[in-house]
Amino acid sequence: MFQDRLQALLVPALQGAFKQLYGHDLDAKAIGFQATRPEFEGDVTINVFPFLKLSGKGPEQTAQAIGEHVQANVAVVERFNVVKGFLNIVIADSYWLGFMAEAGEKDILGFPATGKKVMVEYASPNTNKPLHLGHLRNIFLGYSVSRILQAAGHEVVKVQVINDRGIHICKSMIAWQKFGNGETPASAGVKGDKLVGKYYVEFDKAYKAEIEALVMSGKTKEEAEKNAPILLEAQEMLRKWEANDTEVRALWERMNGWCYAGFDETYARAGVDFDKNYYESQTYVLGKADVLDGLKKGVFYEKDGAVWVDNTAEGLDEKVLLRRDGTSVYMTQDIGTAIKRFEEYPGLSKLIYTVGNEQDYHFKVLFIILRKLGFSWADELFHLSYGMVDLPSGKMKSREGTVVDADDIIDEVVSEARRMGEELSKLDDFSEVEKAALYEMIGLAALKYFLLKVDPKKRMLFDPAASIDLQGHTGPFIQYTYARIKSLLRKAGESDDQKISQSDDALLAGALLPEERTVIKLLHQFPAVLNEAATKLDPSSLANHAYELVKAYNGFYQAIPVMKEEDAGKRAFRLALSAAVAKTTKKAMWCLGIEVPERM
RNA sequence: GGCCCCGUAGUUCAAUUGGAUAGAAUGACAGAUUCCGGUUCUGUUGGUUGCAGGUUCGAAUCCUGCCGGGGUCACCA
Repeated sequence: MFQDRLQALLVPALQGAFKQLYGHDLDAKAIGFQATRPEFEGDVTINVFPFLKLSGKGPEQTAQAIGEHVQANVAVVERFNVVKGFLNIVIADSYWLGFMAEAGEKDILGFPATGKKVMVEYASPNTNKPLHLGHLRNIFLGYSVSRILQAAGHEVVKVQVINDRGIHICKSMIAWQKFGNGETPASAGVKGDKLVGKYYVEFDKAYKAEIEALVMSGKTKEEAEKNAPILLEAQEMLRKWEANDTEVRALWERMNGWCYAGFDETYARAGVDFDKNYYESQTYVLGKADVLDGLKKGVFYEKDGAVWVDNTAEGLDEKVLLRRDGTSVYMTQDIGTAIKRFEEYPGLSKLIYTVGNEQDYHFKVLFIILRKLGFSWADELFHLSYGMVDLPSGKMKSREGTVVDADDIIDEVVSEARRMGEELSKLDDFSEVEKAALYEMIGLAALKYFLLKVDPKKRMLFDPAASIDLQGHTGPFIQYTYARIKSLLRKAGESDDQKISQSDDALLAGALLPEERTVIKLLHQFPAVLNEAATKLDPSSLANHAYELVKAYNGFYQAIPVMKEEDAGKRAFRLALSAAVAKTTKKAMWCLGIEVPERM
């Protein structure tokens, strides 16, 4: 359990108090801290209900006794009140000021290196279709989790698996051969992935037309679907590919190359990258030996000439791992790829798969199999499962042309950011290039924040209109607050490394204002929030905290003068507070893969 | 049908993992600027947490059963 610096102070004190009062040891984990609700006085609240069995007293009595004890013995405990079983503790200003002083002196946002290496897999596209909105959720989520783990002190290896082989690629290839007339991305003036995707659609059209013709000529639908000439050609092409046919391989490499160039463009624009790519054309041969090894060890069994695993004891089913003809299935290569990764990266302590929740079952089975094969790291595998992105019109379906293209949606949010920006026109001294970069930053912030603020596990609704909002609970709102603070600091002529010193008499003389306290408490919470995000592999809590912080800051900013404050000590303190909010906000947004502008 | 996930203000999402009177945003309406950035702030409005039981000091959260939505159940990937 993560303890922030205040809890680290209070836990031993509470344990000591309990021991003295009731003669029992209190388990640190049983002490539930929560931020005091705004309607009560206090900063932290301790729920004493879990202690009642040990104290043998009623809730109020127990809370009162503990409260009195800690107030008398712990310096930072100023006073307390008891409401039912809730002990609300008021922490002294000196503690919060001390925290701010520490924040000015050292990097409280940085976590010490853990020495652990974590691999995060995300993106994982097919090379026959361009990226769409669902990929964007995947990409932003995977990238953000990588950043969060990095911020938490881990070494992170970002990888993607590219599904570059199989019948679907051959469909695009056949269609291009038949209808392409030698068209290239350059000649057509489109991104490579779009061109390849276009021929995948062309294939489908031609295929359907052929089926219809066959049905007209008296074939059953089923026969027609199996025997349409263009499908047979694609299957033949796959066989040639597997036989290493030079011509087919050359075409395959050429068209995949187009696709990669297109993906890279989108990745660069989305601000994500990878340390290593895995290609299924290489990994699909993996795993076979491992399965045969498992068969020898009796982990798997043979039936009808195929190799099976029996997971009925785990409440799952039986599953084929090698076909009767000895060839692999999807599961086989995933087994092999996982093993290969741990070989390639010695000391890897965790492997995270960012893959949609429609594959929950697949990963459950995969992890069980690897455990059965006896790999010590099998317990460190994690399926970062996320829900589908729905549209207001319903589910995205490629067949019905309702998929939202990744590049299109990015274009849309960026041009909306431009429209809003020009309307306000505060950037007259910006060059066109600077403006373009800024609108790109704002548009992407809107999109990323929109997709990341929701609990990844949950299916979510993508409302295009709401995703380009710049107000309310959005990325641009956070960016705006950041830019505003930076403007304030520029005017004050101070760096963002504002420092305050605890010994500053002027500070300690005056009590903290409630708005200041609220902001400080949120800053104080940040390391715990980051830690939680890293543990749960969930950026949404961090996204929400960043919003709460800037919202609280805006409240402070509105109500309390900073530059206008005449007392130099107070002014310095408020500038330092502002600087700390900027720094923390920037870090939080960095963890989400979102940039913040100095001006906007 | 078996298994898995989800049902929370009109809408989109939260809820410190079993804690106090379930909170934000958005929408609508009403306000605030001798001010450091009004892309701001304050307020009003809005809930039988799908339904019914159960567990206990306490349930949106855990258990059971219904209802509704989605996913998944190939010798496909």
